[in-house]
Parts: sequence; structure tokens; C-alpha cells
Amino acid sequence: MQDDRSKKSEQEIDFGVLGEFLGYRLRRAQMNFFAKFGEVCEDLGISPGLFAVLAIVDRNPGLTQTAVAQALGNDRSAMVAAVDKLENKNLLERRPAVNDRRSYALFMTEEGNRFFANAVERVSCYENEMAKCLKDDSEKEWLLDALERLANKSL
Amino acid sequence: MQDDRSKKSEQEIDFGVLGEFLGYRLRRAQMNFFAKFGEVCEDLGISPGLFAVLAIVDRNPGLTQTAVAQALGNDRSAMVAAVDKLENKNLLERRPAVNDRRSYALFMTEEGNRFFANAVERVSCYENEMAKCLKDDSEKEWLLDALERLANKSL
DNA sequence: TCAGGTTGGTGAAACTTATAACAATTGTTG
DNA sequence: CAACAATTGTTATAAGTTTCACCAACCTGA
Repeated sequence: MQDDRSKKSEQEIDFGVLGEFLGYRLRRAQMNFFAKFGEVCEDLGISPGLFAVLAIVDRNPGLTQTAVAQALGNDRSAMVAAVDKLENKNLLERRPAVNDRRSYALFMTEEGNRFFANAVERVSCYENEMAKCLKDDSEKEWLLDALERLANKSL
Repeated sequence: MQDDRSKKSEQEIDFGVLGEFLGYRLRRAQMNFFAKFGEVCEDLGISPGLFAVLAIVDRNPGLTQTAVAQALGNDRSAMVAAVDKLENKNLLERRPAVNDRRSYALFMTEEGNRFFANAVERVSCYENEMAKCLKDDSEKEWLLDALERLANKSL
């Protein structure tokens, strides 16, 4: 007689090879981070992607859209909607590039600076909360380093 | 005189707080894994998501679609298209559940078993290749553990 | 049994993401 | 300078994901 697995609770499920795969574990961890980011920044109206754009422009004023896209590993077509949203929120602005009439240079507005500083406060707070499941700062540093290695590894 | 940042190469970009955020690093690492997965499994015609479904059904035959969705952290509506694809490829099949006429029980087909064994071979190979940027097996174990903790952390 | 609430699978709509093409501009090369 | 290739921002298109409501089936409690 075949037992009825359909009623099995989630705890008892055998994940098989998935449990040993870095790719799967990365995905699960990242899903959790995105979900928590959404909760924390719900009222701010920005996604992790928009936050990343602000972070880049904040530290590298005058970059073109494609430069930001390349920095973040996105396609430049994705940057159009992102910059549109941030411009509509008066957080950054497109200025015509001085030496290339095709491209725009991106700059934070005053409101953008305030907004971003506030957002960093929030995100840092929730990052620290999440990092509490790590033993100490050295483990976090090590993890950041390992993740960077994995992000840059080529086959 | 303001220097021209628009020509800055990607190497020189200042990532600011992003560099210290686990969420961002996780995203970058995962993006890389997904891209590499796509390269390795291009001819197999499956995504990481479909692979995960096969992995769960393989080890837990008879599960319902919803149970698989919960195990993977997806919405159950996403499972419809996924199972449709896998069924069209003759890799798994929906059988009517014995004690609940609403639900299906999912089982691998013979072809599915062969296909999945082959896929696991490939994915394991590429996982090991990616893991070469980790020092040794103990570092990988530790990383898997840290990722699981982050995936289950609640605020 | 029967009402009310819950759950499983599904489909439509909204949303995001990836790919391709396009016009305008710039760079390059003979 | 002229022809050709490459690049920028953009739009369109498609493909993939989430969100929501729906219906049928199940379950509970009077």
C-alpha cells in the first residue's frame, strides 16, 4: 500500500539535491531579503532595484543611464522606466550630457538626497536585523566576500 | 571644473552602501548562478524553477501541486504553467489524487527519471565548478548553512 | 443534511523582465 | 569628407511572474 504523501507537511519534504545546491539556497535567501525589503520600504514606494539606482547615482553623479545599468548588471532598456519613476518622484534628474547629445547625465535632487539618506537608514536597520542570524561581524565580512566571489565567477 | 564621470569604467564605480548590503550581494550572486544555469541547461529546455519542481517530485512522489509550490516558496498559481510544461515534455504526469477529487498527485515518468538524472549530473558539474571559488568543502558547508539561516530569518 | 468556511486547481489581468529593433548621434577608416 | 560601424536612449514585443477572483470539492459543526 502506497502511503499518501500529499498530506505531508512542509517540514517533512525531502529537498534532495536542492539542499546541497548553492544556486537554490541563494535564491531562497534572496527571496527572503526582497520580501523583507518590500515590507520595510513599503511606504517609500521604492523597490530594491530603484534603491540600487539611487545608491549608484548618489556616489557617482553624472553617470549615463547605460553606465548605471552596466554597474548594476541590468539591460539599459530597463533603466528607462526606472529613471522615469525616480524623476517623477523628484529624486533625481536627467541633464543633457555636455559632450554627447545622445545621452543624459544623472544627478540626485536635493529631495533625492534627503530621501536616499532616510532610505539608507531604514535599509541598514533591516540589514542589521537580518544579519543577526550570523555569528558576528567577521562572519558577515566573510559572507560578503564569498558572495562577491560567486557573483564574479565564470565557468 | 567638474570631472566627467560618464566615461568612467565599471571598475572605478563607487558602489557605496551597496557593497556592504547582503541583499545586494545575494542578488548579484544569484543572477550569476541563473545565467550560468541557463548556459549549461540551454539544450535541456528547463529553467531553475522547473528543475526545482522535478527535484521535489522526484523525492516526494504523489505530492499535490500546492504542496510543491509551498515547498518551493512559490504561489500555487505559478505551478500550473510549470506542470503543464513538464507534462508536455513527458517528464511528469498528473494523476487524480485518490482521496481528493480536487487535486492531482504528481509523479515522474520513466523519461522524467532519466531526464532528471542527466540534468542533476549537469547541474552538479556546474555547481562544483562555481564552488571552486570557495576555499574547500567546509567553506561550502558553512555557506550553505549561512544561506539557510538568512532564508528563514524573520524580522 | 445543510450552511459556512476552507482548500485545490485554474484563468485573466497587472506587473516585471528579456529581446529586438529604431532614430539620432558619435566614432572610425579609407 | 564620405561611408560605415558602434553607441545612446527609447519603444515595442514577447516571455515570464505575481495577484486576484472564481468554481468545484472538501470539511466542520450544528
